[in-house]
Amino acid sequence: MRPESRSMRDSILAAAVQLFAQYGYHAAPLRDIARIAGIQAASIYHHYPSKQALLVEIMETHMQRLNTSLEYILKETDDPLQRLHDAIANHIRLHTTYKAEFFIIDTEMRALEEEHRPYILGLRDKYEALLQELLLDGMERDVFRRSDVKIASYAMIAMCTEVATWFRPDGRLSVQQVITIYRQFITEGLLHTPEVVAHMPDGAGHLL
Amino acid sequence: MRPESRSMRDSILAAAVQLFAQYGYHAAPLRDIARIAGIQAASIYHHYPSKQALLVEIMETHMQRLNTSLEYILKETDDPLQRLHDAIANHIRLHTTYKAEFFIIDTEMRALEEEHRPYILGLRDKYEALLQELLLDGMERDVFRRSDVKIASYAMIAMCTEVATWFRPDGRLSVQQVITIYRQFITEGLLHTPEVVAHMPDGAGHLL
DNA sequence: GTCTATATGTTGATAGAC
DNA sequence: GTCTATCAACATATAGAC
Repeated sequence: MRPESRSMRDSILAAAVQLFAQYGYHAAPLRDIARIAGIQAASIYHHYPSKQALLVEIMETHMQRLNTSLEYILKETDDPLQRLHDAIANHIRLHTTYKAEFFIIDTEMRALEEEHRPYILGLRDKYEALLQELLLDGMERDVFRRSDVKIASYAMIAMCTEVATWFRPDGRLSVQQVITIYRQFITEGLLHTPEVVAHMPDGAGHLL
Repeated sequence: MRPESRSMRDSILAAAVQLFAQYGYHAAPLRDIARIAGIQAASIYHHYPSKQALLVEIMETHMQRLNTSLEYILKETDDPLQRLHDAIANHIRLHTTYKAEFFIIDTEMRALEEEHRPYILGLRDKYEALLQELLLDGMERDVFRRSDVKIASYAMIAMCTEVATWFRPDGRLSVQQVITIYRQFITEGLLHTPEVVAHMPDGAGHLL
């Protein structure tokens, strides 16, 4: 593919990302996507067969990016806590770097036509399975508390994904600060750790 | 308002809830909403001034329901941990009871026209402020670990809200079980708490 | 590769009879 | 309060010139 056509293909996709994230898939007219890309609406069909194809490509690319990176972490690292730390950092880094793309994945699943939904849902299920593998391994090796693996994975994914909704690069916290705060929340929770409380005159009764 | 008209008004709203949740606001045609309610599309305009009015009423009603219930908890309870437990249970109970309505609130904010968005966003901000008040009070009284209050509230809301996405009344877990699991995850995190492990002969992980 | 022109269908909303 | 009939606008997608 020649450079010029590749560049226009990317411009169209970038415009779609912007408008799908801003207004939603159905509320984003092809004409507006074309206008931002600098061409006429009809010209989009030289690069993509349909509006739906834009949505599928956005979701596919970034779900695969997420899966590939988590697979790499599981392959390269053995220690459960290190794996968890890396997985949290990886999830939040990708969701802040590709904020709009992951916001679309998070909110426009319903806009997928029946033909493509199973494939994209499969990629999402794959990510959940990888994270559940990480959590289960950590529980079996007594690093993590034994609890419901599915719920734990849902909770982690939900809280780390939502960062894409509110994070601003010029905001109060850096990506690294957000990662550090989420890591502590996920591993230790909101309460003081028991030994700290237990060493106090009273208050141990609040533990369980 | 007479019973018959009130009933049709409710039927229309119920149909809108179903289709907005299933297909999204923009992808749900008024004609389909009317068909489910058992009337013609034009007849909807006797009960509601616009499609947008349906969305606003759904969001307003349930955000107020959420706020009122959390305000009641803060008024009636003083102990920070009890307040947190009650807030988690309340959030999850409402999000499973009014699953479709809260799913709409969570995914269709972008579909609000400029005229109504500030009001609904204000209700959402109010809920966040109430939860942050609960968390800050608990930190100042040394029941909760001192951490970033805003992030903690975002994380809690995100994970408890997403229950509305996957929960099934006939699924593996009851609402009460889900509440119990989320409470432990939020208060204690994923890691073993050293103290508990130390005091138990073996298998502290078998607590549940 | 991009354009203009247009096909084809659907949408939210209105008018006015009953 | 509900209907039928219809409007005006907008959507995605296609045809064919350049």
